[in-house]
Amino acid sequence: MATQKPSIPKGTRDFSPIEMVRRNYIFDIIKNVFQKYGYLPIETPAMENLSTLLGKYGEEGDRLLFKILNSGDYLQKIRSQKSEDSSSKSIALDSNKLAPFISEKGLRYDLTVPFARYVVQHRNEITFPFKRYQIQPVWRADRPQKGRYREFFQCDVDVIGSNSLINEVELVQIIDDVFDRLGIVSVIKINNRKILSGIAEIIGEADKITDITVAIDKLEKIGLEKVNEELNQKGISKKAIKQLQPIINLEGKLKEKFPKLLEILKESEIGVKGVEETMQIMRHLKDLNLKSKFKLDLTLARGLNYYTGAIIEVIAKDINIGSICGGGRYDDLTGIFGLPDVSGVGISFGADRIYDVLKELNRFPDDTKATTQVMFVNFGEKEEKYCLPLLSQIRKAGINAEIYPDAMKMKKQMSYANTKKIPFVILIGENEMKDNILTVKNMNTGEQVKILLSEFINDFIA
RNA sequence: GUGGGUGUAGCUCAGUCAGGUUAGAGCAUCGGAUUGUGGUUCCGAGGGUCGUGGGUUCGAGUCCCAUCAUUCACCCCA
Repeated sequence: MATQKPSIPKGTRDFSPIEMVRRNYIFDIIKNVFQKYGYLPIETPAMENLSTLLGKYGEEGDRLLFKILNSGDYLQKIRSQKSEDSSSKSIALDSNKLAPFISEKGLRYDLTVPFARYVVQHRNEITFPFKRYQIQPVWRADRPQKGRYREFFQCDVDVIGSNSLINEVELVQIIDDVFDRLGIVSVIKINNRKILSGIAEIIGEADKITDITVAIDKLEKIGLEKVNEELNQKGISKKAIKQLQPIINLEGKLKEKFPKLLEILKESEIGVKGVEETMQIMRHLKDLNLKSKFKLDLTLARGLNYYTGAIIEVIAKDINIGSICGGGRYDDLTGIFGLPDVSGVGISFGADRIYDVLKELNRFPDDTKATTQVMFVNFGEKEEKYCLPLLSQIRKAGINAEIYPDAMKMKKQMSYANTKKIPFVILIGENEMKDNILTVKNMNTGEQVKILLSEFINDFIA
């Protein structure tokens, strides 16, 4: 049989031990913070019914869904369609039309929509407000590039069944807490969909809100001129674009921004509401002495179209890798699954991008604790038998320890310990067995001592 | 979906512009110097359909075409 070159799909990655230790470091911090704020974990399946996923992420999102081919004879439905519908030929040739016939399941695109589905399905077991966190991979059929993968992990925290803005405040605290512990200096950008709706309303283009927000979202990246160009292209009137200018250029401190905004949006009920909400959130945040900077950013839009209130996005200062955390309030995500009037708010940490940031900043701590601390050299059968009980005692004392499984040459065993960065090697041969003593080699200093097992354990723990 | 870059040893790459014996280096691996001592040093070994297919040529890793993979950017997004 011809051998094949091993490979994995593009945009996916293997994680080797060093990487896993570091990834777990990130996950552990995030998990601890989540739990500290009273959130509990859930998990949902990697695949969902396509009907659960489709239409929740906008047109672009639908395109980026990984679809799973039906099992068995997946063309059967097309054939039976043929007998009653003469247009079946066109179905077979049109991917979009064909898809629903041959695929009913898809890989989840994010954790929020499956969560909404979960909440509706389990509504009778859940006490509201329901605070959950969820750390799992998601998949997007995107073209991979820097900081963008087709399989990546999201760490979601959401609270559903409460309208209080305290929740928004708490989520910002969580962001601050997590990035502080990870040693990442972050900037938290806050906006509100209601403000954006208000703006669209005021300039008389309420129905074009998506186009408007998508365009001004790019302000920082492509500049004002290009934004206006894109707005024009999307069919926004010249007059509206002109009206928009002072709004997206709004300068000054929060204290000055808010009155100006209120003045501009006073004719729009929803806009005013958005400003008031944001003011309230900001007022709370001011009292909390956060380490991160937070700011009102009217150009922040976020692509997902289920957001209805506050929207939040976090970027790492000095590292250009896109957002490392984002989220917002969604008032009616559960409505589509038959549970209306339940509002939720949540954020999602992008673990993979956080990893990339920490790596670039060289901010990972020494990870020696997670690996083996003591290794026994294996001299042969008799020595093995003698060492195994000692090994157990060391492990019982809470020390990570192992014995080299084969009686290989010393050189081989020592280099194994060396590459695994094991700090202590214990040698027990005939002499040591006779004297009931250990020879312990410190691999960092090269120093070697003879010592009793009990002494070694005591020294180690102290 | 659109545009650019790159494919040579397990990994990082040189060699490609100007075609010419047997395609190189570093790192990694394995063996030895050293039969109870790693990380340093020295010696040695294994490892290549030069992404794939076709073309030009006396001759192609090198030039041409196609194709695949990968990567960066756009769209969009964590």
